[in-house]
Amino acid sequence: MKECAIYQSSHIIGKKWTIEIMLELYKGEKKEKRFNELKRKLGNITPTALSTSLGELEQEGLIEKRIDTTVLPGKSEYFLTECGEEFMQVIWELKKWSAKWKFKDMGCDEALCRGCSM
Amino acid sequence: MKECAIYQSSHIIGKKWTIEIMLELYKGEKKEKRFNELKRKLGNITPTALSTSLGELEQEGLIEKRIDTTVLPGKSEYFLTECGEEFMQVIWELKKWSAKWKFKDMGCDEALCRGCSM
DNA sequence: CAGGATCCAAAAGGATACTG
DNA sequence: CAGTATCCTTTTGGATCCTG
Repeated sequence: MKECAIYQSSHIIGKKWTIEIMLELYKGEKKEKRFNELKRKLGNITPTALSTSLGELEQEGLIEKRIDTTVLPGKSEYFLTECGEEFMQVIWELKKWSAKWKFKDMGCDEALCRGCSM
Repeated sequence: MKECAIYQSSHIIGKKWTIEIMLELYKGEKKEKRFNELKRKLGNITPTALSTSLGELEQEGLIEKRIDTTVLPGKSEYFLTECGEEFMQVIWELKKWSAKWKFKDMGCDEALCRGCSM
């Protein structure tokens, strides 16, 4: 049972900051986001926590980092990979379930999307 | 963002034992499973861990416990609620994603279902 | 049989300060 | 700007033993 595909991935979604970072990277027109931009948006995440989490997500292949070394100080940019984009399906499914069972089908703007504009 | 439905539920799926217990309860004809039956199937889970996890899942409404007090020692039985059954959709979605991106679409019997007979 | 109590080791999470 | 390094507190997980 432990060799089943699901055990390779279940730890990702439950990890602290994973969902928030993924949602943040998913949002908006501009796909690339900067380190401090994410930090600001995520409220009071410490740089350590953000750095760690971004590193893990990169390891898992969900996001990618691109560093522009032609400028100083070097700009780093993070964005979802295709793998990461498809991972959002899992998040939506969880969200759907949550809205139904935890919020009793309040409706999207009341429950699904309240405050996170999605 | 923190008020969004998804944050009420993301911790559940990532928790240790959640997926394994849910899969175990989902399997087979007989829906009700006993404490020691689960313990056996889950390998070397300690009674403490199993008890804790079952308690949390019950709190979340995913499973239910029924105790038959007419016999001694009292038989306890666990089974998925409707809410729990629907939660499986999230697990399948995660599994699908994992099979595709972590196992490169090996196919169900090779990746999705290897060892867990699902 | 179905757990509860206790104790311990390990890991996660956070605060603060510092650097190329 | 984009992180590291260090330290500390809290949480989690597991082992072992006990009981109605």
